[in-house]
Amino acid sequence: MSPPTPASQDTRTRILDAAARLFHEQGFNATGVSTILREAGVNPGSLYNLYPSKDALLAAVLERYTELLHPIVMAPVEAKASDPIERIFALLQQYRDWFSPLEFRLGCPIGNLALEVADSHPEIRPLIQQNFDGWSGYVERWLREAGDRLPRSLDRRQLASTVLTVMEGGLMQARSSRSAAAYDASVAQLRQYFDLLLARASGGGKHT
Amino acid sequence: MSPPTPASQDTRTRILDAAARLFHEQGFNATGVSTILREAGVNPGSLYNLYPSKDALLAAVLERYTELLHPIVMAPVEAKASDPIERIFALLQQYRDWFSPLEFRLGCPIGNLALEVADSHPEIRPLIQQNFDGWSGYVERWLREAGDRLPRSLDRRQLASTVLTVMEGGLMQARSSRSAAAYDASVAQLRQYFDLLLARASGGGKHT
Amino acid sequence: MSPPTPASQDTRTRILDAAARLFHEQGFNATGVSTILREAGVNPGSLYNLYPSKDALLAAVLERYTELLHPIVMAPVEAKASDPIERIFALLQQYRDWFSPLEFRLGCPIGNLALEVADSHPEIRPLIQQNFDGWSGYVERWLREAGDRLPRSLDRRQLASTVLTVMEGGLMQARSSRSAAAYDASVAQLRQYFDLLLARASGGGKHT
Amino acid sequence: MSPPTPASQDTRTRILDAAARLFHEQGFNATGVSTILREAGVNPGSLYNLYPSKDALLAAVLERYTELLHPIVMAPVEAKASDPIERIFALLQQYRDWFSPLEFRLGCPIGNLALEVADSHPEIRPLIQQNFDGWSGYVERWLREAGDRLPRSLDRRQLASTVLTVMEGGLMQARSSRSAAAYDASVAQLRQYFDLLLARASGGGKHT
DNA sequence: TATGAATGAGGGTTCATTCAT
DNA sequence: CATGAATGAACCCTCATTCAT
Repeated sequence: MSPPTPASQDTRTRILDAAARLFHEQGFNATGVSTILREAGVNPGSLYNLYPSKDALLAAVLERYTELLHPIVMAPVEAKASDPIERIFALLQQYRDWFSPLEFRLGCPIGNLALEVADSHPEIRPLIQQNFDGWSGYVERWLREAGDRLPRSLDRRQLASTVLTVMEGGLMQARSSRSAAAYDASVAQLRQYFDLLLARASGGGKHT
Repeated sequence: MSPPTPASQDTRTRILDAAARLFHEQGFNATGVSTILREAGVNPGSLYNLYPSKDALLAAVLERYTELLHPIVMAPVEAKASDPIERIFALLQQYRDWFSPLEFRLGCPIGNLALEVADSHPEIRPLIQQNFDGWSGYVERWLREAGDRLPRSLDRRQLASTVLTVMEGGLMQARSSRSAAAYDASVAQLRQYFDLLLARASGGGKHT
Repeated sequence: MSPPTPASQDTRTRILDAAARLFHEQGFNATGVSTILREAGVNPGSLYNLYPSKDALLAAVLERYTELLHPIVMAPVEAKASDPIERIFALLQQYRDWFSPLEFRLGCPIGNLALEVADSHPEIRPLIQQNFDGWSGYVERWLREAGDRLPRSLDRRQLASTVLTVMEGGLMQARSSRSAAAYDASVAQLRQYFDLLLARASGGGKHT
Repeated sequence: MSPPTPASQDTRTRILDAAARLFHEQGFNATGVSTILREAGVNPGSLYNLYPSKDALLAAVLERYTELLHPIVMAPVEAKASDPIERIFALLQQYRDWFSPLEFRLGCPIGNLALEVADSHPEIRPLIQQNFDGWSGYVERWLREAGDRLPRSLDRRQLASTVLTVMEGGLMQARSSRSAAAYDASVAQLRQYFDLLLARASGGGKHT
């Protein structure tokens, strides 16, 4: 029996890797198909056999990001920290560790695409949303795991979304300044917010 | 009375208006110079008389955003709310009011460009930074005006940067979902943070 | 029987033919790429698949001239005259025969390019030099074949270069006057010089 | 009485100087009008007041070269050498002295234009011809002054034209090789020709 | 007369994609 | 399935020239 992954598997992977990398580094519009082909070592015909258009390739890249969300992004965080709230800050720290060596020249690959193509590519929007939902879904689950350590009245989903906001908004400013300062600032404020929430939940929890 | 504007003022304005609008609507790379020319009703030579390149035009657009920051963005907010902390939320509300009618199809014009060109256009980065600094500068000033209502130990500058983070990160998610929910969520969490900060400052202000 | 030429051979040839003809007729700078495309019946993309730039196309044209030097220029001369010295004048006559029907509207395609682009295109200069060297190389070989008919002390290489000088300088003046007179004049003087050289070699050939 | 040279005289001179220099350095087609304007420090309107077109400016440049032929080219030669035949080689030496320091990057300004525009600009051709005629006219006069030192049967006009041929053809090859060798070669052969002619005239002058 | 913005055709080149081999 | 030449619209920009001020 022949393996379920024919020769085109490699081609497909090389294309996806090259496209993901280039879209991340240069953006979608600034990346020419010919560049992807060159970097992937593939011919136009091959690419268009697998993906009917540059847009379809973008969709595949975003689906791949969804698949990689756990193994690449979340698993390391869960391995590093067991406390659910610490996982949140471990996640934010992980992005800092990824991009700080590059002086924040790159941003979040999903966030970049969100701003660049969400408008012009209606079919792509749901895939971006899927990534964002997956990401904040992990955070929301951790928040729920924190249980009573956080105020009962706290909207976990709102807060999870805010954690994503902090990551994306912080990274955007970090890229503009080529410095960690703004990212660190937003994370620090988020930490302070958590501290206040934790204090309020554990303390008398008087008013509210 | 003849106008004090030289002959090229109109052309310059028409170009800047069209370019700003199109860069906002479509992004920088997705906007062809020919589209700008058509919408501005201008010939290629005229544009290149005034701006030596598309990149220079982008720079001019960003400088214009800096000039418009106060009259368009901040003045209405300062007129609407006098309380410095309320001004922050009036500012965030103003963005909601602007983009909600468009179902959040557009994002922050500066933020979009930050993610699209910060990397590829080194000469543009400072101009984006200038806009971000100006924006959070207003917020920081308001926070200082709040004086003792906020904890003395609070880093006003960090928090100001976080307000920008909330706006940009919230708007990014709003665009992806074409809904206000994520934006509102982040703003609501920020409000809760402020409430806790205000309570802590007014309360005994015990530790730190 | 399928032809041994790959699919692009025809296109390549059509482009080269059109480019060579137009560069000859109009000069390099005065020839638009679009004109080449139209005359070759080819699309821009096709051209730029084969040649990365207009300059690269110019290089290819000059390499083609090098290849054609023998079959087009020298072989007919060698067929027409067997005496080495007569070959030189047959060569000069051949240029007269080529350009006289056009009233000397065109000049030497290499010479034209030499003066137009030698300065601005450093990578092209060697290719022009290669053509000149090839051309005068044939003449030099003929002069060597003439053996003792020419003075031993005569620098064959210098004289070969001078034959090229006569052709180029004569053609330049012929173009300016639209008449063969100046070309014929230079060739006639060259003939007289040869006559004197031949006489001197056969005669006493004493001094020098 | 106001002087006969109004303010535009300077403008006119600055334009002509800049145009002549740039046409010489870059060629006619490769020189943009805007470059001439910049280098001359002049506005488009001013230039087009004085010269109705780029072509007209070229014509003016060539007329200026005609005017300058004696003061710049021939007078120094006549001052340096009094023997008519030596004047010819002094003239050829002068070109060597001019262009050798530039490594023969530039060629004869007239010759360059002859090959570039003789074909496309019918109204320019006579002006080039005028320059060539003037140039070889001086040489022809010198040859006549040489009187009996040269064979009576020698066609002075033909030989004068050949001297120009040597200069132009030699300079063309010098530019291509960026070396004086080919120029020197042609001049050396011309010298040898003259030596033979002189010997023949002084000798018995028997046959022919 | 001087100024420099305006004109608009055309410059060389790249794009995403198709298709014959 | 792979190949890479072919397609042609669109890219950003420069050209020589005009004209309102």
